[in-house]
Amino acid sequence: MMIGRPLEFNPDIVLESAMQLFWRKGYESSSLQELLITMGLSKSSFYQTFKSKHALFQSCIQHYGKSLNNEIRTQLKNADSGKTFINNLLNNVANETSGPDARRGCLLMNTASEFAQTDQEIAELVSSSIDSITNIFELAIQQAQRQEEISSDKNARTLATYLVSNMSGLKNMVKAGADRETIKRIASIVMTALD
Amino acid sequence: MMIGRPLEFNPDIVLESAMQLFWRKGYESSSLQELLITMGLSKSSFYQTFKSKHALFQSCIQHYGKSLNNEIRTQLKNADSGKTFINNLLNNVANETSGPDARRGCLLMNTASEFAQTDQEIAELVSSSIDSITNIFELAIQQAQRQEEISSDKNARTLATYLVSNMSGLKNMVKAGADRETIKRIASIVMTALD
DNA sequence: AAACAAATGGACCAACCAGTCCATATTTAA
DNA sequence: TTAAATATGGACTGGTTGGTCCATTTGTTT
Repeated sequence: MMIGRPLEFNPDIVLESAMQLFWRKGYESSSLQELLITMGLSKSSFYQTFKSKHALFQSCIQHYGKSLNNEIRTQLKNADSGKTFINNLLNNVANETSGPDARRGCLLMNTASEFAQTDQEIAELVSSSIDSITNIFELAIQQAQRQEEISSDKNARTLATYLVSNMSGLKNMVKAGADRETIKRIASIVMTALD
Repeated sequence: MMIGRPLEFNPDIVLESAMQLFWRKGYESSSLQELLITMGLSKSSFYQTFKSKHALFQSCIQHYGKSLNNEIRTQLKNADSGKTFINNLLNNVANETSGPDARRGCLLMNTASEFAQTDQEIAELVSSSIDSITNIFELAIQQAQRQEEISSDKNARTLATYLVSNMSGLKNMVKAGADRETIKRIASIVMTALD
């Protein structure tokens, strides 16, 4: 058994809420003060548990990567076919044009855009997370090729990176102010490259 | 003639250098101190001429939009065909993976990503600039359709926004660490959607 | 009861932030 | 010479930044 007073908060839950803030506002614009409020921690408890703002951010990136990975894997598992999985993923970006969580983009790509290039550790976390997402896309495409929805002549890995690039592009278009219909129209063009 | 001591600096040139800094580091991360150094101005002269950091940024966005517009228009004019123009534009992103100006992305999209959604004035500048870039892409596609490089069945405006989305996506991939070859492979897939 | 671990709040830090003000000097045209 | 416009540097503001330190309290297990 553990000795001493137990933690009053769930580290995973407060990490999740910190991640939400970083996702909405980016790293620099999320001040320590805001983090403490959204996490519901005193400054003392914060530093005791998470060491620093930068270390917390790294944990958030990893947490985001794992969550996204699980979510997408589940969606692929539940999809009727590889192609409908991809189609749904692209078209769901259209739903991010409104609502409380609108125009947040993807935390990984946001981070790459904000300062990944200037921080080696962050860059590695980001690119390895993106890599594992690409792997799932590759699996989906291979599945679609087995189902003869996509020609087996095409390189699955290349198509997968093409999809990652387009997910990033679509989410950036949303951030730039594109509406639902525009996103859906682009998504349908994206799909034609898979024929 | 003008009365009084003339300006010792060229406003366009110092605006250009400020733009370069914002392009590399974003708005928040570019401190006033850094701006003054790169622009070669004293704090007093700066505020007399540019009013505020925020006003300067707006000017930079407009300057960037105009420059990009001119550059792309010239490229389209000098291109052999609409399709080679588009192909070159996509493939040139591969050159941004190395060199002194590597991984800067596009200032308009960077701004959209950083805080366009939280600033109405900036949001309008960004989206109107993107819109005029989309117009050029549309012209290129219409030209390609006249040259029978692209089927006239396809909607030129939709293809144009598809290309904007992909330019954004490719540049984001570069920021995330993608190499030359990956970018070129994606670009070739992007082109297949135009067939 | 003793030992241990966590919670808390406040004092404090140096550095930086954008921005204002001012007095003075310099350059130009009238 | 005078008036107008710019240049300059420094003093200064109030606020924020991430981060440290500490003394005290609270809760849990042995």
